[in-house]
Order: sequence, then structure tokens, then C-alpha cells
Amino acid sequence: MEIVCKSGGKRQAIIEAGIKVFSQKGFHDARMEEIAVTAGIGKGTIYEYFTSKTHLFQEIIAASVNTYYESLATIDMDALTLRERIQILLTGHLRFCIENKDLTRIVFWDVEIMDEELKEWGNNLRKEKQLRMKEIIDQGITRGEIRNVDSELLTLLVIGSFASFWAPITIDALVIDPEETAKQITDIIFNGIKL
Amino acid sequence: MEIVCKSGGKRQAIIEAGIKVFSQKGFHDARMEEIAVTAGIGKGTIYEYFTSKTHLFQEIIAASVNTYYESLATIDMDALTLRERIQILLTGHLRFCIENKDLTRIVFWDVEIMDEELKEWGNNLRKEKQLRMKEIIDQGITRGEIRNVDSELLTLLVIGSFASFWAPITIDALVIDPEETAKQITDIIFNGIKL
Amino acid sequence: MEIVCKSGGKRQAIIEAGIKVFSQKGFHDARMEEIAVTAGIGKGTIYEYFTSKTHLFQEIIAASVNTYYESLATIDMDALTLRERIQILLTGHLRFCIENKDLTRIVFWDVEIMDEELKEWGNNLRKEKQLRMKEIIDQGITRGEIRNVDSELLTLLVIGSFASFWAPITIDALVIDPEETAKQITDIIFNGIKL
Amino acid sequence: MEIVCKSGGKRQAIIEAGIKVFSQKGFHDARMEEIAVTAGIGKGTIYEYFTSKTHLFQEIIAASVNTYYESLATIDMDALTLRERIQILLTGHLRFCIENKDLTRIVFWDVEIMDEELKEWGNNLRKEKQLRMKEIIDQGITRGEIRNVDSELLTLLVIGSFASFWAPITIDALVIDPEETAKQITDIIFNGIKL
DNA sequence: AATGAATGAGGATTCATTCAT
DNA sequence: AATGAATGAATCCTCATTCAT
Repeated sequence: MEIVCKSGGKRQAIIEAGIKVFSQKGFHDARMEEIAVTAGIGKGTIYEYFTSKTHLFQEIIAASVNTYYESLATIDMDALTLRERIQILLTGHLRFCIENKDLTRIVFWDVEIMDEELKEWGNNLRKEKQLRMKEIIDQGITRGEIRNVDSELLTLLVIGSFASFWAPITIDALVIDPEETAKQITDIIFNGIKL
Repeated sequence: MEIVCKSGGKRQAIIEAGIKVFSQKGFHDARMEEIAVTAGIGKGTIYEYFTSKTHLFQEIIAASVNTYYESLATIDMDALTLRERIQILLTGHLRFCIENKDLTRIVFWDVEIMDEELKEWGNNLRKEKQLRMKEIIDQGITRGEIRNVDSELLTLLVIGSFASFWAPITIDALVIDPEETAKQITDIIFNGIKL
Repeated sequence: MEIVCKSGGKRQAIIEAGIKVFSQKGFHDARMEEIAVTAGIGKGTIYEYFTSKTHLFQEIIAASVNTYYESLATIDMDALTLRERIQILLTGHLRFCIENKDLTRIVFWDVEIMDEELKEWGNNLRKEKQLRMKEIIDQGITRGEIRNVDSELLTLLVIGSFASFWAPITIDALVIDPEETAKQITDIIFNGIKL
Repeated sequence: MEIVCKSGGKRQAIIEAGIKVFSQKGFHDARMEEIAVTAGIGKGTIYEYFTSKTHLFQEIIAASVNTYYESLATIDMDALTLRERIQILLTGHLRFCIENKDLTRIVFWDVEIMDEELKEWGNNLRKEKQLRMKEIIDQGITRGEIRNVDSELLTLLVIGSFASFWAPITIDALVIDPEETAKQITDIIFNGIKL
């Protein structure tokens, strides 16, 4: 286990330690020392792989976001209806939250606590997420799968529905079945709650 | 205006300066010095009114949350239908976001950046918000106003819908009409988006 | 003695501590902590008066150079012959070395050890000194007080003669009489050493 | 060329790299890493030949001083007059400065930047240089070649004249003819500058 | 012998907080 | 009550040196 790809091994250990510590303490209260100890290495070693605390954090966010998107990109989406897509995306989202509580806390919680320099980068991340969802929704409208609602508002509603789960899951330890929950939320979004 | 109730005047000035600075810089990057300068007072004076930076921040959050709730509590809710209530609450929420961008940023953005000691307090704030909404929804279900959906999930969906607006409004400078937007969102929640 | 001009008092104490420590350890080996202790203040206080170690050092050099020049600028030079001027300047230079050993060590020793950013500033200081001397010498030539030698070379010779005294005086504790020594050196420069 | 006397080849490469880097950055700002890269070897290898950064620096200074003295010791001096000797030494000195700008900068600039432990060693180097010159001058006086001046002062004057050239040559890129310059300086020292 | 990844002691700097005025 | 000069604990980062390979 020590003989794994050398650089990769250490780097990965640091990232994992970073995830753990950043998710517990947040960016500012995380200490490089603690990350090093958690990774089982010396303080200086972190700087062999990352130029600064900020850089380490940015790499972790970027990797987390990638992991998140990859976890959502398992199947070919274009063949599906909007309803199926939303349900699958939500299922994936909930699964990710459940399986990667630390990552989730960082991605959804810490994005904005960054250096001034990272603020814009973090905002762009958010806007991109929004744009992706809007494209999916616009396609559904174009295909005539749903009635003609303001796609911007619907995007925010859907994203908000997704986002509101992370805190109950990672902090309050809410236990849900991702499949079932996604199905119910999607049902509400499509059929509404009126009698 | 400077000669008003002495302690009250200074205290309020500090809180307002804190809102401005905390919302721009976040908790950790906000400097007591800057808050003092913004408030037009000496650095030491802050400590006459607040025991610490953390305390000042907590007071600001608490006050902001109060302001927020008060802005939502203008009319008697019990006489209204759930649909009316959600629409009114959402309208109020959006109005608050638009009119109090600084406060909004603090309440929705900064909650987590707090000291370990404030973490629990902040979480309770969030849970309480969730509980309030759930009670409203449960009442709607009890009254038979909506079909029988999982009220916990619906709560998260509604709260998420509310929350997803703050970033576009305060950061991306999204311009919306609160009334109209609330109406459309409520419409989606009640009627769904299916054809 | 504590009631002297407040800001001036502390600032001056820091400068004097800096002179002592910088002259003993050199720029790089000087520790801000030691300077603070020597000044009888807290570490952080230095930063109330100087933005950085480099800044403190630069201020000390600049002040030292000023002190040096002021010590040389006591009488009206224009009325004197070149010979008198050189003798007087050398006397002053030697007096300064003897009376300000710490300052001397910094000005003549440490000038180049500075940050990359200060390097140019330090070089300009040296060139300026050279220029001042050259002007004096050129004037002497123009007035026909000395024979026609390459003023650039003579400048370097004179400056070198001045400079070569600081180390024996401040490090080897060479004891000399400034008046007498200056007289003898000037005599050599004017009359040469040939039989 | 890489297969020459192993230890000697590497050792020499390190010294040359050291000369380059130390002369550009000074002792403290020089990085062992950069010296290693410049020498085309691994960082750890330096420590096979030198026990520490300080040791490497000391060796370089010592070697530089040797090179300097060797460059001045080409011909038999005893047969010459003091005037010839000073002129020849100065010529050699100026040639050395011109041809070994890096070494010059180290020997004349960096001597003092050393560890506390090297300080004394560095001072002895300087005193030895002074002593050598004084002996030459004393001999000249004994032989009755020059008038009876204080040999200590004359020594400092001559050494100063020598030393004041290195900065203009290596930093300001002053271009001079060593022969001619040495001749003029010697002429001034012997004949003085009076009309 | 040669290497360079790993280390951690060491130091400049920041900033919340105190307290004498 | 109000102040702001003074403080020093706390933290990021550097880089000479080591040592397993």
C-alpha cells in the first residue's frame, strides 16, 4: 500500500486529509499542521504538492466538483425525458451527499469562504451549475415535455430542492432512500401538491 | 441623530457597520478595525457593547434573523390558505433579499463560518426555520388543502426554492418582481410543470 | 523621559534597537523579536511604526545616511579650497565612524544585503555619494587648485581612502585622532609619497 | 569532461555554481537548490562534498581569495620598486575585478554576510590583506623609496583605492583599461594632485 | 556515490483583545 | 464611556538538511 504510485499516494493522502479537516473546520479554521498530521506526514510536505493553503483548498473543491459531476454523468441523458433526468440527477445528488458527506460539506458550504482571489472562481462554479440545469430544463420545454413556465425560475426551484438536502443529510444525519426520495420530489415538481 | 439614546445609538451603529463589513468580507476576513472605522468609533468601543468578534457576529445574525422573520410576519397567517401563505412568505422572502442584500448575504452565507461554539447555535437556527415551515405545511395537509405528500420532503423543497434565490439576487444582481416571481413559483409548486 | 512625544519616542526606540541589532547581526540574521526586546516593547508594536522588517531597515539606512551627511555639512564649503574641503570631510567622516560605530557598520556594511527590492535603492545611494564627491573634485579642478587628473579616478581614490577606515575603527577598534589622521591622508593625496 | 577525476569534477562544479549563485543573490538569498540545479546535480550531492551551506560558502571565499592572490603573485616582487609593485598589484587587482566579476562580488561584498562563526574568519582575511600591503609599504619606506609617512594610514589609503573600484566595475559596468588606470592611480599616490 | 522526497525548526507577520489615559 | 497604542499568541510558509533508495 506504500508502494503505490509515489507522488500520487502522498498527494492523495493530503487531499483526503484536507477534505476531512476542511469539512470539519472550514477553510479558515483548518490548520495546515492538522492536515499534515491527519495525512500522517510532515508540515512541509504539503508544500511539495500544493503551493499554499488556498491552492490545496481550490484543488480539493475542483476535484470534489468533478467527482460530483462524474457521479451524475453515469448514463446517457439525451435519450431520457426531462422527468427521468431530474429524477436520476436528484437520485445521484442524494447518493453523493450520503456517500461523501465531507466532500458535500465542503462543496456546498465552504465555496464562498475563500480568499478574495477564489471568490470569483467559486461564483463561476455556482453559475455554471445553474447553467447546466437550465439547459436541461430548456430542452425539456423545447421538446414540449412540460408546460411553458419561466425556465429561470424553475431552474432555481429545482436547484434549491437539490441543495436543501445536504445540510439535513450531512449535519442532522437525516436518513433517506435516495431512489424513493428523488421519486417523490420529482413527483411534486411535475404534478404539484394541489389536491 | 447622534445624540439619540446613547448606548442604543452606538450599539446600533456598530451592528450596522458589522452588517456591512461582515457581508462584504465574511466572518474571518472582516476586521474589527474596519468595523470600528465604518461605525465611526474607536476600536476599543466595540468591546463596550460586545464581548468579542464572535459575540458581535452572533448578535448580528440573531438580529438579522429577527428582522427577516418580522418582515414575514406582517399579516395574520392563520386565516389564509397554504397556497396564499406560501405565496406571501415567498414574496416577503424575495422582498427581504432585494431590500437587505447585506443582511441576506450574512444570514444565508456566513452562518457556517462561525466559531466551533457558534456552530451548534447556527444549526439550531436552520432547524428552527425548517420546523416553522414544516408546521405551516403540516397544517395545510391537515386542513386537506393539498394532497398527501411527505411533509418533510415538501418542506425541504419549499425552503430550497426560497433559498436558491439569494445568490442570484445579491451576487449576480438578478432583478425580479417579488410578487410575480412568488406567484409563479407557488404556481409550480401547486400545479406542477407537467403539461 | 517616558512623556516625550509619544509616537516619536517609541519610533525612536525601535530605530535605535534596530541599529544595535542590525549592526551586530546584519539584516538577515537580525530577528524582529530581538529588536522588540531590545527596544523594550512587544513584537507587534514594531509593525505599528514600520510596515515590515525591510521597511524598518530602509528607514534606518536612510536616517543613518542623513545623519552622516548632516555631520559632514556643518560649515559652508564653497568658500574653502579643495584641500581644506577634503580634509574637513575626512575629519567629519572619521569622527562619524568613531562616534557612531553601529550606524557606520550598517551604512557601510549592510547596504547591499537587502531585499532584491532595496538593492537598486542601495546602489543609488552609493552612486549619489560618488557623485557628490566628484562634483567637489571637479570644482577644484575647474578652479585650478589641483593639477589635471582624471576626476573619476581621483573620486574613487578619495572615496576609497575614506571608506577603508570604517572597518579598522569599528571592528578592530583602531584608535586615531580624526583631525590628525585627516590631515595626514590629505597631505598624501596632495603631495604624494615620493621623496 | 564529465568523466574527469570524479570527486574533483563534481566538487568544482558545485563551487562554480556556488560562485554564480552566491554572487547574484548573496549568501542568505542563495538557495542550495539553485546551486544544485546550476551545478547540474542533485541537492543531496552537495552535502557529499560540503558539510553545510556555510562550509560551501567559506570554501568558495577561501578559494576566491587564493585565486585573487595567485593572480597578483605572478612575478617576483622583491626586485621591484614600491612604485612598480603598487602599480603592478593595482593592475592585477583591476584585471581580476574585470575578469572575475562574480568572484569579486563575493569576496568584496559578501564577506560580512556570514554566520557568526565565520565572522572572525572573515575579519582575519581582511586583516591579513591589510598586513600584506603594509609589509610591502614598510619595505618601501625602509628602502628609502618614499618619504616618511604613517605606513598604517598609507596602507588604508592604498587598500581603499584598490577596493573602491570593484563596485563601479562589477555593478555599474564601468569600463577601464587596467594598465592605464593603475598607472594614473599610482601616479596620484606618488606625485599627489597639487599643482 | 548520488539522489530528491520528506522533514520541521524557525521567523515574519497579523489581528483580536486589553487597559491606561 | 471612549479610545487606540500596545500586545503576543497563533499561523503560514521557507529552506537547509537528512536518509532511504
